[in-house]
Amino acid sequence: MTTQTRGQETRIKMIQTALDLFHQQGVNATSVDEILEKSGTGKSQFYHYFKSKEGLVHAVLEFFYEALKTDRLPVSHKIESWEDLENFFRFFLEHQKKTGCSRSCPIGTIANELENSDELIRQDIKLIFEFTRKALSQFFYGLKAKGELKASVDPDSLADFAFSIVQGGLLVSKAKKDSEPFENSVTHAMTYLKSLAQ
Amino acid sequence: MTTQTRGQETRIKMIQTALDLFHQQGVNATSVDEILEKSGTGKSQFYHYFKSKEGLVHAVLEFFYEALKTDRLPVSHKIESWEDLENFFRFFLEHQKKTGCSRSCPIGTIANELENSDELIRQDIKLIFEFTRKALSQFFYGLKAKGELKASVDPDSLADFAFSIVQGGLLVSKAKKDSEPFENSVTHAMTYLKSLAQ
Amino acid sequence: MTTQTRGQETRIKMIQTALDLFHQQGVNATSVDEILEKSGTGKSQFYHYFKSKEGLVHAVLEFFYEALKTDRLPVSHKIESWEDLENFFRFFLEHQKKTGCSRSCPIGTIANELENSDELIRQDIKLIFEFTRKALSQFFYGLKAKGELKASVDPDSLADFAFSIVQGGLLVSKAKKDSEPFENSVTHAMTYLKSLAQ
Amino acid sequence: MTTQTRGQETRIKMIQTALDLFHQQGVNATSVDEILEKSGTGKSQFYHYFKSKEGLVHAVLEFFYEALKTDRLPVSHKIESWEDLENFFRFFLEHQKKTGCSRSCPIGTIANELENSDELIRQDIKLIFEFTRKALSQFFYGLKAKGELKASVDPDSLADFAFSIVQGGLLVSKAKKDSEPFENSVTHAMTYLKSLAQ
DNA sequence: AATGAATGAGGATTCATTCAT
DNA sequence: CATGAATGAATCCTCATTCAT
Repeated sequence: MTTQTRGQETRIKMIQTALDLFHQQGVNATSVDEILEKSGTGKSQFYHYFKSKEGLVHAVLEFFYEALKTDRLPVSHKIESWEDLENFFRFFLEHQKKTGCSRSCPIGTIANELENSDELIRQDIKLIFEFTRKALSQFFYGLKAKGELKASVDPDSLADFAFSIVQGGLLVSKAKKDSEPFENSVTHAMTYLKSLAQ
Repeated sequence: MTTQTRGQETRIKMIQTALDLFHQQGVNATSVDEILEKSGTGKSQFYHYFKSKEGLVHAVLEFFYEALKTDRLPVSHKIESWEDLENFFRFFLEHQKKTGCSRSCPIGTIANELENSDELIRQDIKLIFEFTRKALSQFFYGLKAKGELKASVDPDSLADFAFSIVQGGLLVSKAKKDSEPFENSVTHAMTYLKSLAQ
Repeated sequence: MTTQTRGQETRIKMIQTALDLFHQQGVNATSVDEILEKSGTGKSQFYHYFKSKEGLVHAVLEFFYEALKTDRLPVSHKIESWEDLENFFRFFLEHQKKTGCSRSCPIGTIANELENSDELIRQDIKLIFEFTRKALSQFFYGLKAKGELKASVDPDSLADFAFSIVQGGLLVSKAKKDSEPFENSVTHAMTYLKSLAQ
Repeated sequence: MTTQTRGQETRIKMIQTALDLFHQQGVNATSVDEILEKSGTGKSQFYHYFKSKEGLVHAVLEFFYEALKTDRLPVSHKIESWEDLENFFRFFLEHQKKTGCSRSCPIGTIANELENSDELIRQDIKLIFEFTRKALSQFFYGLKAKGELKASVDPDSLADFAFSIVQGGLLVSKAKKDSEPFENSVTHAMTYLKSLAQ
């Protein structure tokens, strides 16, 4: 194995460790030292690969975005049928149930800590949020094209609606450590969306 | 003015300052020193009134809950008509527009930083979330009692749905610095809810 | 009850609480706040009765000295027979056994923290140490007067010897949480002292 | 010089500075900042080398133990003759005279501040105390083997006795700023011990 | 590319003490 | 005699980052 490859592995390990810790406890509550320790990397490896902590956050989001685009995330963003949509919602719901509602959306968590000034990070987050929103809107556009959606509704706005339900549901279920509110939200959202079919 | 009154004023000033800073940048990103400086209080007054930073977070949530219960918050939680419900949603939406989507829900922000172990804080947050949920569910229960809601729907689950939309909408609008997704979500939510009336 | 009496009671409660805490954890490790809390007295009562923390240490030692002089301490300093001497040693030994060797001499503990500059406190400690030393030396002087002690030995130096054994034994038993070294020391000391009788 | 070597030097400098300050004024009265300042090391080097202040105390005791085991302490623990024993006692006595009785035993000082809960530190102290006790008891065992000690006496208990005299003598001489009580104690102790020879 | 020592500002918290009522 | 608010220096400790090898 080449030196460079080994280097990349170190880098990726740090990113994955950071992503997990950020998801768990947020960016501010996670110190560089903690990431280093959990990833088993030495102190200054960090500043070899990232120019700062913010640089790492950027790299983490970039890494996540890449995984999202190449469909390497546990939840499929290929939504082509009502069943796919249902599965999309249910994935998050089941995940919360399995993990005892201990976390919310990894990206939403980072977004929450966003300060008004972090434009760079915001762009990364927007990219990710947009990707998911697009995955949803494309499904509704598709329906519309096939004449299976009421003519009056805007596919993009439906995607916003669905995405808000996911983000809100994840946050509330984490806060309450109870998946029921999320489940109820998803159920109503699906009922509504299906009511727009024709 | 008595000593005690002055003390309480100092305490409340610290709480309000903290609430604002927590809302703006989160709990972890807000240092005790910053709160002290902005509230114009001396260094160790803090530990005279609160036993720790976590104690302050608790006091802040308690303060918020008290304001909520006594209807001293800018958004009315007396929801007795469809118009009230619309206003409830619109309040958050308008607020985001006015403030350039620079923040999300103050309580949601704190909830997002919650670690699995912060049981005390979680209880405070649950109390607040439950209060709002109840304000919503009571409206739906009222409708049902009057026979103005489809018999099959559960008022509590509708409250969960509405609440998720608000939390999700606030978070997404902050992340994107764009109120449109929130607006779309609210519009669809209202459309759905009204469709359940009879 | 007069106001003054009540005041004195408050003062004494603080002193006794302080003595116990100093004994347990030393002067430096005991904060004024801790004393106040455990004695149930308000914040500024303290500075009403004592001009500073050092002033309290002084008062504590004074209080202890008074108790010592008036024979109100659990260990009798009236040493008039070999049996009394044995009992004197055994008292400390039994005390260590009963309390699991959790502390050493209360005054020795304070003496240990003494800095070179604390002349005031040192005088208080010397007074107490001298009192005990005198109680011991008087016994030996008495023996000598009765012709029951070898003529060559100096009663004062015997008192120093006996006192060192107590202080050393208490310290070592606390450090090791084991009373055996103390017991052995006492046994040898008694054997030696008795060997000087005639 | 390698980075690691430099690091070790810094670490040892901190330990030695701390040992001296602890000896002088105790652990609680010595702040981390003071150690840093006197050892000329930067603020956070401390936590690079020790995980906490307690960690430093542990390191100091470990360092002392190592010096003790390798005979790098000013007082020889090789006790093979009555003269060696006399010198052992006299070393401490002379030291007190030279230094104006300004301190007591460095380890005893730390032991005195020990709280019931500091099990880790207690273990370190026990190791050191045991080492010295063993140095003493081995001399008495040796005598016994050569038939130069009364058959009835237990060498271990003699070591306890001798060690108590040292600890007690050091503490009392510091408290009184007077070496005489210590001298008297040592003289009697030696007289007693020699009386057991045959 | 990698190591770990060094930096120094800033974190939360506690301290002894004083002031106003 | 009593209350508790106020002070600010000092405590231990963690942080993100840089430097020397």
